[in-house]
Amino acid sequence: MRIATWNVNSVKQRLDNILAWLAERRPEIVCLQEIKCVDADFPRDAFESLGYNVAVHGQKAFNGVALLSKLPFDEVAPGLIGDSEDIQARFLEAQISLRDGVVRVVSLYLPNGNPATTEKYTYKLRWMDRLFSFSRERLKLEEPLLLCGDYNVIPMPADARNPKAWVNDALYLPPTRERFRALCNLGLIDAIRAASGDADLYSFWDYQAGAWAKNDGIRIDHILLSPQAADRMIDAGIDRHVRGWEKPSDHVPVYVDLALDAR
DNA sequence: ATGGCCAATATGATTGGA
Repeated sequence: MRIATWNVNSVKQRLDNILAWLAERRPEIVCLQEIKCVDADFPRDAFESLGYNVAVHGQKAFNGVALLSKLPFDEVAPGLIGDSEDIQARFLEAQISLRDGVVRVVSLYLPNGNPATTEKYTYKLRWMDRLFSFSRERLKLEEPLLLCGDYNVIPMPADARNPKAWVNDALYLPPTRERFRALCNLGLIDAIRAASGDADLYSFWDYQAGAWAKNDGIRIDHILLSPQAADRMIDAGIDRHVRGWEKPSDHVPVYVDLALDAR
């Protein structure tokens, strides 16, 4: 079973690219971020006609996450625990039944947090603390769990072509990386790092300054696996070639293949 | 010179992204 995540930077602008990539990779489950539309404007029909079930947690203009699944959803729940005042659409959780048990998948869009001297950064850090609490609870279920999305976190120097350029950035500051490590230390496994020791494993290249041409990338889109999922991992990878397509997102898809049987 | 872009919005300038 292939499960993927992709920050598409507007689902409407990216529909042709998304359909081309789905035909190429044929994932069973897809987590989308930055759909940048309300639920009613999501191009649901385009995905349903390919056999996907669709779940959307959108909002006007910014943010917005979604899930596509060839298997039906048992349950879908928008929103991250821990702040009932938070109205930003950044989190969507689903449970899906398999032949033997379930798989639980989250599509998440962690706040950017820049500039780091503002309340945007404190919101990011609080959001990470909430994600930690959520994960600690869900791990108690001892199920295959995948936390997939745009984390806006560069975990290590090796995850940036030019780490020195990011030292004052909300994606890389010590409190950000400390929280990402704390999350992993609950027992979650970074699928890409578990699958490959290659250098240059990036998932984002800025539109500006010729970043793609210079391979000036960062790895900020992650799939974290519970032990029950990691034990079933076959492979994981990053579809960097998609960044070279016409009218690309600034992020590319990240995927994992798990030995989990459909019903 | 440390910049160069892209998407959405009661839109032609501003905001947000990373």
